[in-house]
Amino acid sequence: VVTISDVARAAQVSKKTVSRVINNHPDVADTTRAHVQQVIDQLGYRPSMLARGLAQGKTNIVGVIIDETAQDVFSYPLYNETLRGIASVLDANDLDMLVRFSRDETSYVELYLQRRVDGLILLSMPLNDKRLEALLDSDAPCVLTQRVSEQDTPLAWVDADFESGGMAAAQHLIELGHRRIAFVISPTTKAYVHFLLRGYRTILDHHQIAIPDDFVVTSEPYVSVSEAVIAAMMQQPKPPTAFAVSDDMKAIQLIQLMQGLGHAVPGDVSVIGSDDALIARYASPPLTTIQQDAYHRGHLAAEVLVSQLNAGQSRQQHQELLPTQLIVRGSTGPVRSG
Amino acid sequence: VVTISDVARAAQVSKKTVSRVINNHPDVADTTRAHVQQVIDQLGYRPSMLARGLAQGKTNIVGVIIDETAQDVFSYPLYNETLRGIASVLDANDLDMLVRFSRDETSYVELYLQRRVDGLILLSMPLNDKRLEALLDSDAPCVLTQRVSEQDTPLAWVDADFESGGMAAAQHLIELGHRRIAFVISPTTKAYVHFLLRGYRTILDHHQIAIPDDFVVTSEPYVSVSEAVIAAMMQQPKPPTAFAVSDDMKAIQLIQLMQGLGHAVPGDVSVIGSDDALIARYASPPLTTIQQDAYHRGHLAAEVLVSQLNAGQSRQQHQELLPTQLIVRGSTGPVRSG
DNA sequence: TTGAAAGCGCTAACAG
DNA sequence: CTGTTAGCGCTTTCAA
Repeated sequence: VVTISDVARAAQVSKKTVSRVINNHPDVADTTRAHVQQVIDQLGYRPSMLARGLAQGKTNIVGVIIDETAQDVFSYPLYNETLRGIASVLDANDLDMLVRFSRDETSYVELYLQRRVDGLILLSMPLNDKRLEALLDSDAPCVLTQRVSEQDTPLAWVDADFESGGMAAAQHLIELGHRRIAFVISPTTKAYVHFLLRGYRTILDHHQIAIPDDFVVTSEPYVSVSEAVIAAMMQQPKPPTAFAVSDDMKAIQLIQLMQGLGHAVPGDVSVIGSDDALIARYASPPLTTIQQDAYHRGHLAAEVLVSQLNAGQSRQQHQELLPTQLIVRGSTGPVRSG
Repeated sequence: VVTISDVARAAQVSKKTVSRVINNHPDVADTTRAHVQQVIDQLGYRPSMLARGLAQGKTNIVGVIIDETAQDVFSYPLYNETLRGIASVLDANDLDMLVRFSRDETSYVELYLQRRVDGLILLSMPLNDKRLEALLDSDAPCVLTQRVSEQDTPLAWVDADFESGGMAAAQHLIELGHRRIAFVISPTTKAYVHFLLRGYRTILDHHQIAIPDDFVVTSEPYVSVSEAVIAAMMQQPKPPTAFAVSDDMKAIQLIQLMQGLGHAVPGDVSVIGSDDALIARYASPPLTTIQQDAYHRGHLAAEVLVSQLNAGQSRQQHQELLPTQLIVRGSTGPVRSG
C-alpha cells in the first residue's frame, strides 16, 4: 500500500505538504499542488481513514442502532425509510453509517467508547431500556428516533406524534358512529403504542366512551394477532364495531382474520392501522391508517446529530414531534345501523 | 479519555502487559492479569479500535453496498432480510457493518482502498456496472449477492436461481392451459430479471409457444406499471391470459390495475410474481410467486466473505446458486375456456 | 512472564 | 508557502 510518505518522497516534498494537498488546504502553491496531485494519481495513493481518524480523534462514522429481532424488522417496513433519511444527511456530510442490530449483552454505547463511531442514532429502542443508563453516563452524541419513556428524557429525539394521530383516528371513528372500539396494541415495549393509545383515550374519554378492559388486546412484540381472542371478542353480545391497531401489518392481518370469521370490513367492523406502510394501500380494502413520514424522521434525527458533532459541544436538547395525519381509505365505514 | 498508557502507569506494568490482558493473551501471570483487569475496570478503560486498527492494519468492519435509490429500496422489501442474514454472520465474527447506499460518483472500492473496511458485500449491483472494473483491479475481498452479468465474472457471488424459478412458473402456467403469456419485466438494469425471463423462455420455447414482442413490457427501475400500455394490450383481439411479473410489488399493482379495468384475477387473467415478499400473502387474491430465501442469501454471502478475510488470501471463486421455489396461491388459475 | 523501543499512516503545532 | 517535530493509542518485534 502506498502511504503519504511514499508520495512525499516521490514528489520531493514533506508529508505535511502532501497532507495539505489531499485536504484542499489553501496554503499551497498551485504548481506544488499540481505536482503533488500528479504524483498521487500516478501512485494511486489513498489516504488511510484509519490513520487520519487516529490523528484527528474521530472516525467520521455514525452508529445506527436498530433494536429489533429478525421478524420484527420485516414486519416493520418503515425502517428502510428512516435509514434512507439518515443516509441522505450523512452522505451530504461525508459521514458513514455503521449499522448494528441489537446485541443484547453489550450496550450500544460501547460503539462510541471504543471509538468506532463519533455518535449514535438509536432507532426503535424499547421502553425504559436499561442500557440507556450507560448512554446517559457517557458523553456520546446521540439522537433517538423514538422516545424511550413517557417521561421526559435528557436526550435529543425526533419522534412522530402518534398521540395526535390517535386523537384524529378516534374522532374519525366517532364521527362514523362507532362507540364500541377495541384495540390491538403491540408491542407494548415500544413507547409509541402508549402515546397512540393515550390519544385514542383522550378523545373517547371526552365523549364519555368507556374502553372495557377486555377490548384492549396487547401482545408480545410482533406476534400475530390471536384468532381465538378476536373470535371470542366478536361473539360477545355487544362486540366491537371498530378496531384500532398499532401497526399496519397487524391491521391487515386482523382484516383477513375478520373476513375469515365472516365479518365484512368495513361493513360489520371497521379497522384502522398506524404507519401508512406501503402495504396499506394494497390491502383490500385499502387500509385507513395514521400516516407518519419515516424518511423525514430519519433525516431530521441525522441533522440533529450532525449539528451536535459539528458543535463539538456536549449533548443538545433538541426534541421534536413530527405531525401525523389520518389517511382515510376503505377499511373504515359507518357503523352498521341496528 | 483513558488510554492504555494510563492503565499501564496506574497498574505499574508496561503497555504491552496491558495489551496482553485486553487481548486475552495466555502469557500473563494470573495475579498480574487480575491486577491489571482491576485497574482497567476502575478506570473504565476501553481500547480504541481506531488505534488498534491502525496498528493491525485492519478495521474489523465490512462494507455493505446497496445500489438503489430511495423508492427502489422501499419497493423491494427483501433487502431487510438480506441485511439481516449478513448481520447474523458478521455479529458472530465480531465484525461490524458499514452500510452505504449508492453514491454514483465514487466507486465503492474506495471504501476498501481508504481502509474504512476490510471487505465488501455488494447487494443488487446493476448489470455491467462500470465501477466494477475498479473493483477487479483492486484486491478487495468481495462477495456479490447477485450476479452482475450474464457472463461469468471472476468474483465470488451467491445468487438466487431465478432461471429455474422462471421455468417452474412457466410450467405452472402451461399446465393451467395458458398459451398467451405476457411479461412485465423491470428493472432491466438488474441481472436477475434476465435470468428469470430466460427461464420462462426456455419452457415456452420447448412447448413452441411464441412470445410476441409486444407481450414483453419493460420499464425503468421500479417505475409503476403503465396503465395505458396494459389497457391497450388487453384490448387486442387475442389478449394475454397470464402475466409474469419480475417482482411482487409490481405484480400486485398489476392485479389492482386489472381489477380496475374490469378483468377478474385469476378468472380472466392470471398473474404471477417473483420474490415472495411478505406482501404477496396479503394481496387479494394472494399472489402466486417465485420464492427465494433472501436471508439465507445474505447469510451465505457473509460467510464467504468472512472466510476470505480469515484466509487472508486473495479473492476466492466461490459462486453459489440458491434454489427458488414456486409458491402457488390464488392469483393464478386455469385459462378461461372459450 | 515481562518490558523497551519502534512503528502503523496521518495531522497538529510551530517554525522558518 | 513549506518543513520539522511530535504525537494519536495501539501492537509488534526482540530482548531480558
